[in-house]
Amino acid sequence: MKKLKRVTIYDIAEKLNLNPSSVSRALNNGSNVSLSTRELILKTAEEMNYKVNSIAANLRTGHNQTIGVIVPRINQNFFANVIAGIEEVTYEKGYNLVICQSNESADREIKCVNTLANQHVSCIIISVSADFEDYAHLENIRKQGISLIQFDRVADELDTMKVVNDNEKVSMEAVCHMISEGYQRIALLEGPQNLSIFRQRKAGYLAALKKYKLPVIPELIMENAWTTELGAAATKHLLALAEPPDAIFASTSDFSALGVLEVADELGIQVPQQLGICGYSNESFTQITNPSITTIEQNSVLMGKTIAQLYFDELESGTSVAQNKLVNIQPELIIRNSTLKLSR
Amino acid sequence: MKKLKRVTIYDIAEKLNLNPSSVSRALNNGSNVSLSTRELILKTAEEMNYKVNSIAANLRTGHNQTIGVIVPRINQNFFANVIAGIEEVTYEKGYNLVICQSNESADREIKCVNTLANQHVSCIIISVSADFEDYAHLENIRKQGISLIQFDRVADELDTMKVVNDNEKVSMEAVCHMISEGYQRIALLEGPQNLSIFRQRKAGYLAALKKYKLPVIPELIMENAWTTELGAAATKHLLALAEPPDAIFASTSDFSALGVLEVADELGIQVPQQLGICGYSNESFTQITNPSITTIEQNSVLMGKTIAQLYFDELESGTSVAQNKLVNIQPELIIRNSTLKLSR
DNA sequence: TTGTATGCGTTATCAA
DNA sequence: TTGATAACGCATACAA
Repeated sequence: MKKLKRVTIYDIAEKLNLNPSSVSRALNNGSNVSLSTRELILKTAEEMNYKVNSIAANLRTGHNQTIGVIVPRINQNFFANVIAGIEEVTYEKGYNLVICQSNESADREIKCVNTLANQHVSCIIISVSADFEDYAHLENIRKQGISLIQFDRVADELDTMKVVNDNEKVSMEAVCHMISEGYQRIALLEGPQNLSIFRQRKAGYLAALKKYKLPVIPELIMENAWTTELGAAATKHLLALAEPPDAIFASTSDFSALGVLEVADELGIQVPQQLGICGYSNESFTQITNPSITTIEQNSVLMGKTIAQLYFDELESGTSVAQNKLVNIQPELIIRNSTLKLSR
Repeated sequence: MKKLKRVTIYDIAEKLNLNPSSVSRALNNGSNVSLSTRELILKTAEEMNYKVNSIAANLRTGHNQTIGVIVPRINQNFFANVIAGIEEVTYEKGYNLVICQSNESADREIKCVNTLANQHVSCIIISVSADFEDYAHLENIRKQGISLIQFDRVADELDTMKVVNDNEKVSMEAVCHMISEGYQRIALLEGPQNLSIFRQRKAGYLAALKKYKLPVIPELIMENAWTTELGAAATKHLLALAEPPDAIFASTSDFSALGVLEVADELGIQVPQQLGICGYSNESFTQITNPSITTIEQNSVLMGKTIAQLYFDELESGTSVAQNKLVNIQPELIIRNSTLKLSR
């Protein structure tokens, strides 16, 4: 169908009775070519509507100004923000971004990694899927000379650059805040423990209890309350206990915190007076619920910028600096009404 | 730094005392190669950890299984959803997605178009930037044999495939709904009128007034109320009028509708009894505000899928079918409490 | 400053 | 069924 013949440096050379190599030189660095011919070449290239064929150039030079990004879902606030941050930096550097969704599926993640490897991208930035045990596909990447940067959900055992939130510290801060507001029996909605981010959030929760010498009560720790619905279900269960919690830290997400709030409303339980709630991620809706929800801002755009910057730093430093390097992006506790028991 | 020599079909051929072309055949379609040697080749390729070099393959075949996407911002709900939809389809087809942000800047949009053109992507999917008058950069694309699909914010004058919401129809529906709930003086928060989506929404508003023979009152039509803050400012102005509106259609976004709601709260104005509010986009927060906000669901993921499907349809039909083709994705009016004057 | 020649890794055409 | 070879468009080392 589309057999349009594109303009090449050959065509330009022919038209000007020059050599393709001169055209190439003029178009690129401009070195070793007289000013007059250079201008002539540039002008004719423009006139003939010439566009470089980056594919050919990449094949020749062996490197590809492209970075691959693999995330579970593109249309999730946090990931969309990280990608936007990455893009901001890569754009400045003239790099392109190839985006893939793993859809939380191991199979798909492997396929994504492979296509990116085939494309010979110079770097793969990835937040791993939830259901993973074996990271051979990622080990393999490095053998092919492709940089690898993990973020957010990282596989600790892999020796790569990592950019993460300091989940533990901020989680501890959040729970300490709740304790200092007078909450005594704080429940935890936790995420899949094979992901380090959720292990860290739990660790922060435990550290806070320890600091204040509060007992760890296993029945107050609920697994896998990701969504609004699961958060609601967990809350119903918790509030039906003989000794129900007086606060809930929804460490999985603001969506599950929303589920908590909805159930509290349903049961006529006063928030924050009878039940404190803290979420995670600072979704836009947390500031307009009633009461507004205390949560954690992950600084996701900044995280994206940092990730990209890390790659270019490594690249420009010339040598494979610190393969195993951990960068912490400091998240912030955003205190809102849902945990302000004292002040109300 | 990274001078890893990658395994090529040459290496495989050498090892097996075969010819590179046989290896290529075995690896690709498998035609014209005996089963035994084919299996041998596949096995050794696996063992040697061979990965195709898609760059070389693309250069040779002349086509690139890559689609470029340009949006104003990646981290905006609507666009993130459209991209997710596109990705779902392109992934199935084995195509890659290169993503760029124009950041609402004309300059940047042109640069994005150019890099994608240089990469010889087979298709560019774009939602144009707000501040545009001249579309030469897009005209140019087609001259290079690259398909062009516009979505959402489209340049009418360009003869391309377009996928849009039926903004006018649903806007009319929304305003009719408000009128039938008893609102009489309905204000409009409108977006930049050089973008057709905003012209259409306004047209829907005007059509509804006309249908019910209500007068068009210029002082009730406010320009450029994009954000929560601008929506709030416009609302303050409107409510301070001698004859203030009894409803506001925030056709720009739910964020501006949120601004309206906040000001109403501030001034102690009852929603929906004294003031009706309708937003646009069905952001997740609209269902949990108090009252919940009537809005319009744009079916953005479906839109993304449709766009990608359109490209592959054109591709597979073999011939450049309908260059100028308009597909309407039906948005839906979501009626919530903020406009239910009668029922309350 | 310019031209010549070669190769990047593949696929496609032709011959064996 | 297999092998030899050219070509995709460009960049670069080297020669002129």
